[in-house]
Parts: sequence; C-alpha cells; structure tokens
Amino acid sequence: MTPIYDPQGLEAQAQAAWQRSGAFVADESRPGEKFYCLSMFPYPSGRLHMGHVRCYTLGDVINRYRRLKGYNVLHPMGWDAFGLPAENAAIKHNIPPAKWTQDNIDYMRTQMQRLGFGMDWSRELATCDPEYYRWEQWLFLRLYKKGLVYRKNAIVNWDPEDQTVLANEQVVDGRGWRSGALVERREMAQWFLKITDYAGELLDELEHMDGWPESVKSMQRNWIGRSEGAEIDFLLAHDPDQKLTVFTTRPDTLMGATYVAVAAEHPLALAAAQEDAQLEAFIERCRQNTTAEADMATLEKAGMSTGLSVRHPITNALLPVWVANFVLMEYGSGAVMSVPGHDQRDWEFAQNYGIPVIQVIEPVDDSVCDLNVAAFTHRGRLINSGAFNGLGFDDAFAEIIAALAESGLGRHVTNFRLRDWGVSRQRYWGCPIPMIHCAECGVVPVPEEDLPVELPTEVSFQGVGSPLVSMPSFLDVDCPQCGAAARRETDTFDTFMESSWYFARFASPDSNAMVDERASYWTPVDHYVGGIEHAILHLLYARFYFKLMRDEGLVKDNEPFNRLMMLGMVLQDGKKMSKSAGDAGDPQKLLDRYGADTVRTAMMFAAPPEQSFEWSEAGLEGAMRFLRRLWAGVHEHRQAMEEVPELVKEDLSSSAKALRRKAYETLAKADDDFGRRMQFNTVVSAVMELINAIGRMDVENDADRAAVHEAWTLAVLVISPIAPHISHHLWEALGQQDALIDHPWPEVDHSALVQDRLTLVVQVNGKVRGQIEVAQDAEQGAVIELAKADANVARHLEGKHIRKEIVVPKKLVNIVVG
RNA sequence: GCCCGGGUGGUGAAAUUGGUAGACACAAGGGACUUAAAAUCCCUCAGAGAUAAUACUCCGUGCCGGUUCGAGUCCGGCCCCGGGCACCA
Repeated sequence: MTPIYDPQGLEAQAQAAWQRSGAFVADESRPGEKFYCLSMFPYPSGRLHMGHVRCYTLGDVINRYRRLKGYNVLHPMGWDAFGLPAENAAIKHNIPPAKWTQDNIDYMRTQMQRLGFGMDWSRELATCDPEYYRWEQWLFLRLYKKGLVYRKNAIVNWDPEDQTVLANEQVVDGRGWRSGALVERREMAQWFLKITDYAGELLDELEHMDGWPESVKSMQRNWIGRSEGAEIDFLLAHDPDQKLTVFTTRPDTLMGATYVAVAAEHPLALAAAQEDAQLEAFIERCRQNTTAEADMATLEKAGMSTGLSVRHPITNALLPVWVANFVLMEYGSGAVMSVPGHDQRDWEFAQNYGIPVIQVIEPVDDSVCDLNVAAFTHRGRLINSGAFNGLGFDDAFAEIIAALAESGLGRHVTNFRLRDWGVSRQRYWGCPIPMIHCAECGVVPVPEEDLPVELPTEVSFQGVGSPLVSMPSFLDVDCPQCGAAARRETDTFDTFMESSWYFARFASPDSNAMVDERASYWTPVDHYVGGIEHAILHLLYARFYFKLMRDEGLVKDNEPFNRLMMLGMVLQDGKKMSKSAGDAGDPQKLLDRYGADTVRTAMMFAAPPEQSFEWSEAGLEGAMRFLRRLWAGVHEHRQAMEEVPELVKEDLSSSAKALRRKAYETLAKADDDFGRRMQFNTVVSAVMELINAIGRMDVENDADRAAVHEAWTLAVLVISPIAPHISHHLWEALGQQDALIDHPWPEVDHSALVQDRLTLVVQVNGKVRGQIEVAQDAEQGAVIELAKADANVARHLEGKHIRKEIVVPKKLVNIVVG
C-alpha cells in the first residue's frame, strides 16, 4: 500500500529534521567556497503576501541548489522594521508602533518557517533594534567628521491642516490623504549624505557588473545621469556684482539664448516677488504642487517674468529673467538658459509667452529645421553666432567655453542628475539622527560613547505628528560641548539607511562593532533576489553605503551584490500587491489546504522570475497533482521489488536507454536553469516530462528496473530545491542513506546522452515540408540527398530550380528554390 | 513627461546563440473505472480549409514596415499594459 501524501505531517517532520541537524545555520569554518544567498528582507506589514512567497521561494531554491553543489551557503533573514505603516497603525488602532511591528514579525516568521525556507534564523535581525541602528548612528557620525554629511534646506510636502510633512504616497491629487487640505511645498532644514561625491564611481563600476541585468544598470546609469556641459554666469543687469549661474549641455547654442528661467524657489525669484504681487501669487501657485518629479514633468508649462534682466556673457545683450514652473530647484543651480530655437521645452515656453526664437544651428545632414513647427534639437553647424559661425558641435562646445573662461564667466563642468541623499524624515518610527541642537554651539554631534540614541518606544500619538517633538524625556539633553540645556534632533533617518547595510550585519550579527572580519568573508552577496521596484533607489543607496563602509575599512570589496535577480511583480487586479490590499495575497489558507511544497511548486511553475504576473490559485491543483504523482510513483516503484538491481549499461533495452537519456537531459537542464539561466518554471516542466516518461516505461526486467530507479532518484533530487519536504521523504523511500540536503549534486553521465540517430526538419523556402532521420555523424551531402528523397519535400521541389541548400547541423535542412 | 520592462491558444506559459511556434500545465469537452461522487487513468484541444486519413494546404506570436534562405527572437515606427521617478518599501 502506498502511504497517502499528507503534506502537513510530512512537512513538519522534514522541517524538524533540518532543525535538529542545524542544516541551515551558517558557519564560516565549513568547507566549500562561500556563497551568500540573499533575498531582500521584508517590511513587517502583517502577513506575507504572494509577492513575498515568490521572492523567498526563489531565494530558497538558489540556496538549496548551491548547497547541493557543495558551497558553504549563508541564507539569512530579517526585518526592515522601521517605516510609515507602523505609525499609521498606531494612529488608527492606538497600538504603539514597536508592539505592532513585533507582532507582525512574529507572525510572518511563523509563516516563513511553515514554507520551509532554509534560512539561518540565528542571524535574524530587526532594524528597529537599538543594537542594529546604533551602528548606523555611529557611521553617520564618522561620515559627519569626514564632511560627507551636511545640512541644507530642502522641499517637502506640507499639510497645512495636520501641520505635518507628507510622503509622496500620502498626497492624493494634490491633497493630504487624511486632512484633504491642499498640500504646499515648504522648505525645511534637512540632513544630507554626499552621494554625489561617489557619483562617478557608482556610474563607472556599472561597466564591470556582469552579474546585473542590463536593464537595471541602464536605469541606474540614467538615474545618475552624467552629462558634460558648461556652467555659465549671467551677470544681473541692475547689479553686476551678482550673477545667475546656469548649467547647460549645449553651450554651442549660447548665442541663441533669448531668456533665462529660474525655479519658483530660486532666491532671485523670491526677491523679485517681494515687490511684485502678481509674481508672488504665481510663485504661490507653483508651491501648490507636490515634490514628485512625475507631477512636475506633466505640468502645463507656465511662467512669469520677474522684470529683472541679465547680461548675455558674450554679446552683453539684455535677457529677461522668467520664473518657470518646470525648472527644478534641486537640479543644477535651479536656473537654466533658454534657447527656444534648439530646445523643445524652451520653444514651447517661448511660443506661449511670445519670446523671440533665434536659429543658431543649421542641419548638416538631411534633417529638417523649421522653427515655426518645432525646435531643432540635433547637433549641427553654427550660424548667427558671430565669431563662432561655421563651427561644428565639438569645436563650438570647446571654443565657446574657452571664450567664457577668458572672461571668467563660464567653465566646463561634468554634471550629474543624481542629487545628494536627503536622509531626514520628520517621523517618529525611525532611527534617531544622533545630533543635538545647542543655542550656543549650534549643531553638535552626539558623542560616540553616548550611542545609541534610543528611540523611546512608550509613546502615545496625540495627532499625526511625531510624538518625539513633544517628549521632554527625549528632547532635553545637555550640550556635550558647553553643558548648557540643549535639544535633541527629532528627525529620524530615511528607512533606506537601514536597508543599505543589513546584508553586511547578517554576516556578523552579534559583533560589538558595526561589522567584523566575518563580513569580509561573506560579502559581497553572491546572489541577491528582489523585486524590480527596487532597481534604482534601494540598490543605488546600498551600493553607495557599501563604498562608505569600504572607505571606513569595514569591508574590502567595491560592490555589495555580485549577481542580481530582479523579480517581476506579483500583481493583484493589475497592480503591485500592497499592504493595504488585504488578505487576498495571504498564503495562509493555501498552506493549510495544500502544504508548502505545493504552494512553492505552483509559484515557481507560474512564470519565469523576471516576469510580472497576475496571481491566480488556478495552478495549485495542478501542482498538487504533480507532487502526488511523484509520491505515488516512487512508492509504487519501491514496493515492486525487494532490492534495487544494479544498473548494467550493456543490458539496457532501447526504451531503458531512452529513459536514461531523458533523466540525464533533465539533470543537465536543471543544472543550467538553476545555475546559469535562473529560470525555474522550466525545471518543473522538465521534471514533469521525466516522470511522464517514467510512467510510460514498461518495466520488464531488472535492467529496466535499475534505469527507472535512477530516473526517480534524479527526479527527486532535481525537484528538491523547489519542493524540499516531499523530496526529503522520497529520498529515504528510495533507500538513500544520507539526507537529501547533504547529498552532492550528481555529475551528468555523458554516455547516457549519446544518440546515434537524429531527426532533422526539412524546409523548402523556409517552410517545413518533412522530417528525416539521419545518423548522428551523417555527412552533409548524404543529409541533403535524404532530404530531397522525402516524398512531400520532393513534391515541393518538382520543376523548381534549386538555388541554395542550407544545412544547420543537428537541426534542419532548408532548400531554397526559385 | 522621462527612464526600464512586457504583449505568444480559452488561461499560465515554452521555444537558451536567428532554425519544427504553442513543450509542460490549467480550464473545458469526451471516455474508462464507480451504485454514485471524489480521486485516478485515457483521448481531443490556436484558427481556417480539405480529406478515407493523424496525408496535406493556408494562416497565425499586440499593430505597420524592414533585414534574412529562415524572425516570437534582430532593426525602424506605433498602440496598449506594468515598474520607477528621489518621503511607500
């Protein structure tokens, strides 16, 4: 009798066995090349959703596969525990964020363990733990001393009714989500990290990062946005001691500049507005936009003259200064020179406001230039540019900059789109920024020995603002410099700070330094799995942070992640699963009904990793059926004999040989898919094909039995990273002595793959007209003759002139006729 | 708006370097087993035409065009969907 497949019981047993042997507790002293396998740690939002299940199953498949391949694997897990939802829950349900977060962690850990992920839980960390974030504060202070930290004003979304700063996602159609009040842009002093100091390295390293998808490198390249251009100074007409500096990538078009535009927050605009009520009103309107770049970019272009003028740095002509809603204060110097003839945005603006358009570039190829229709933005030859007429782009670029340099009004610069990283958040549930404000001494860093600055967890939310602001026990502190009464910084860090180095802490989780030499052993991460939504921000900040740590001597490599696997989204109603989407994505009821192996297999089978797909439970029945067939097949096979006969290759029937070939083809394909291609749905298909082939096999003698045994053994081994629990039991059922997870991944028996006859496709003019069977080593001429002899092929060749014969070895023959 | 992806049967998908489009599944329909149901097993399954036939023919990978003996795959243009756009994580 075949025992029934009872996933709940079997899975608990298998997990207990792994637990007992400490199978997934990583140890630096174990033999084998180290392999750091990491999936992006989750925000503890409450319960897992199918997006998590996908990400962590993929990570676990890699983990288990590498283990079978003999690597010393680290596969840790932790919690990105600071963040906005905990505060929202606190306000809504009156639960302290710390408790809410801890409850969620406990529940989600249980779910992960139920899924059978082979993780090293001894290294678990939560970023809200002072023993974690103290090192973040420590590094921040080191960076402050190095001059990599500074404070400046930056624009935030301000909800005037709730008197609080809003995240972009809390702004809905320009209004605060809670209050419904129109959101204003407001300037506030904020802490910044000088990521721009590393812009060049962050960009250049991308060239060597072969383990990253091209798409992600391309996104990061564009985000960093290196551009060569010029900084040009325009002196103010009414006060030549003051200058307005702009950045342009097209200094060759300088002679066509007809106005200068500044951002609404630009000091010049603000100064002009003091004497101009209309301008003030316009700037006020510009303020009623969110800080989101997408909103800025889709705005109807609008502007207003400041009434001020500047001098053209070469012609000395007067150019008007406009305020424009599309100029970003954060980018460059918050001012642009406008050349409507050769920049489409400037052209549209000039059309709207009747500003003159001057052509200074003419085409040098057959491209069309009609400035009545659109700007001409191609590079070309200069006209209407005085001494520079006739120059091409490169010469004009160099000579105009040289001319400006001579008068001290311009210089060549390399500019980056990347802006410094604003790390201040006016929120409670985050890592306190270790700074003190003293009336006498100004900003004073917290002394290292006073770290960590602990976030008080006993808090009550009165309104929506940060409780820290009204907590004397937190706020009041003596100035470390002068001893006078001072006030703590109440801003907390951006949560990207925590997620920028957690992978290094996993390597030395109990260290009494930020990290220790174990971090140098495990990092860089060899395989990093995570959602494509993190392609820019998280991955760029983490790369930056790793370089900061390197420059502090904490780690030795330049880059933190060797190989990156970017997952598509698991969608729900066509959108990414979110914390607010409720239980629809919760795997719990599926785990209860089908067990972990079925959920894992169905998820892996559903789509290749990089593809987004709409989650559906339709595949679960099929996955369960597949595992049951595997279960029953192995047990029936094992019960049909006392002893497993030895495999004697010479005794194999042709069908047994075919089965062996299929089995080893499956092994080779799985190795390639797990290791190189990182595509796992095809591994599931391949094993399905293999067990279908075993099922079709008529077992007549011991040689057949031995081949079938080998095939079952390989099927169980190959599927084990995906469905580890059932595989654990079937491995025992097959009579194996060792535990499956400790078994080495087998070598392919190449002799089993040899085929003496091959089937080739025959095409006539690219259309399939027949198939022929040829010897493995058949000569080209013979293959063509055989192809022509096929009845249907011959019919299509009849009366036609053969112009070309193409033979693709082992694949096809194409005969081209006229 | 800008950057990055994706679009293949009723559905999820496969086709790895330009070489048989739809493997493997799901759903559906038909059949076997059963008193019955579930489970299991077998068959059919892109569309159209034609046939005694599973021979055969045409058509087909979002749309339009191109390169090639040959295009789902490469190139140009477009449409739609998804992700990111610096305070969701």
